[in-house]
Amino acid sequence: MENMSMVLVQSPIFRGLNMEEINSLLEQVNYQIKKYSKDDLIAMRDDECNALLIVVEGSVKGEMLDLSGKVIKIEDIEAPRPLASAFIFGKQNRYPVDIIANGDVKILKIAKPEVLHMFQANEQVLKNYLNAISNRTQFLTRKLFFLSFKTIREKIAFYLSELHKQQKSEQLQLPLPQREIAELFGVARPSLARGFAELQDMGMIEVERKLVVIKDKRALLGLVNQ
Amino acid sequence: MENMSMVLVQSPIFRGLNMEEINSLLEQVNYQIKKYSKDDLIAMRDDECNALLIVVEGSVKGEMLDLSGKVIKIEDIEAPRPLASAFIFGKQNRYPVDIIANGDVKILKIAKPEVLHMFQANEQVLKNYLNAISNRTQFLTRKLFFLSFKTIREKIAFYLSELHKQQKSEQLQLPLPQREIAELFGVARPSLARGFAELQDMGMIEVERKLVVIKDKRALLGLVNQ
DNA sequence: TTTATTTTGTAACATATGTGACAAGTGTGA
DNA sequence: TCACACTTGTCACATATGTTACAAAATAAA
Repeated sequence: MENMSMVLVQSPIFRGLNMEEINSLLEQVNYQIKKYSKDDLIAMRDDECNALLIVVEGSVKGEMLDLSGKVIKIEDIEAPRPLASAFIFGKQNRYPVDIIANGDVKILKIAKPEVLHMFQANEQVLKNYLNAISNRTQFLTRKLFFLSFKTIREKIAFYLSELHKQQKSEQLQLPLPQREIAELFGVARPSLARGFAELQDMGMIEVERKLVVIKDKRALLGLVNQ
Repeated sequence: MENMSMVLVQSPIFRGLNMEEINSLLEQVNYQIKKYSKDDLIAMRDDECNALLIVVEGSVKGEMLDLSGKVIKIEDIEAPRPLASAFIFGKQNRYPVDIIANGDVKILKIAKPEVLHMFQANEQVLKNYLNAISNRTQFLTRKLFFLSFKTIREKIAFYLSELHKQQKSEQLQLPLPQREIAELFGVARPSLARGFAELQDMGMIEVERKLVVIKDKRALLGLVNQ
């Protein structure tokens, strides 16, 4: 038990609370601890989702969305993260995906009315939850924005412009190998390489392995903004 | 003033409250009413977003996401809907888009700490907000799910399977002309027609203008589930 | 009915991307 | 040092989709 609040301190939902506060909160609400073994089905796609689930031990996998929008891909959710937080509320509160245990897993389950009670009892928990779900929305919005770029060249231009903001230099260091960037983009690796080569031919960038130099920032950004 | 609570009764955020309750809530918090004229810029992309904005009169436009993932398209937000609710909280609370007045507009502005105060004061408002933001997430998740279908045939298969759920028949009536479906999918209209023709050649469906008959449901759903 | 407009089917062709393969370059550990 | 694995650049070819165009069918308007 004390063990659990130790884990929950790390959870996005309970961030900023100390162990005492967490314990006192948990005393006020009804909750369950559920145990699963490897490959157990924790929740099925289209199951109703009436409770907040937080992985307190082990990890689970569910299909989630990667940057390329491939939904089939699996995302691991490890302790102490919450599951599908956006789907407790909302009209159609059903899981969008299957959730499966990666190994031995313990899950903290708090029913929806109890969650609301927690929100009223502790503003920090409410704030944390709002942050979590808002971040998710922003994440999805960004994914969709990214997917709105139709061609590989546009995707590269956007990606480089983001790197440019971060690294504040015309000389960009690619943080990932092409293979992973291609996966991120949801395109084939040789196609990505071709895209880089084309942008180079157009005089917008110069590429040398992981080093990319922006030669014509205006033209590059032009690709992104339309 | 009483006028405003009359409008707000209709707002997703204040749904389920009567005018008295709304007025009493508004007395407890600080808020502002801001007025704008046609084409005024209400919020700029990347502006910080520290307040809940609710359109109480008129309508505004902002770029939002359509089913095809095209972000450039404009969505109108009319009274009494809230603006960019997901972006008040979250790490990077900046507007994802420009927001522009369509005409004379009045906007109710409640600062973030005041919003939290409202949530604590009235559980219904909190529930409403959670619902609104959760619905948004689900909307985006569905969009992304749709975009995860790479080929036009897969998109059609998914679209038809949704229609099949709704219409509960093997004989489907397309509710939109091809042109609009193509726009929805983000593909060219002749390409969509070709997609239908290919599915017909494969023996999965039979198409006759707006009437689509499912001939091989198993195969059709097979396209969707992988 | 006649006329105009929209919708649909289809074609030829251009372009973008995927696929599979291979070689050269780079880094790592034995 | 060598051997191995990984990364990158590049190619030829297949496939998917966009573009443009046109005609037939359906629908709406006169």
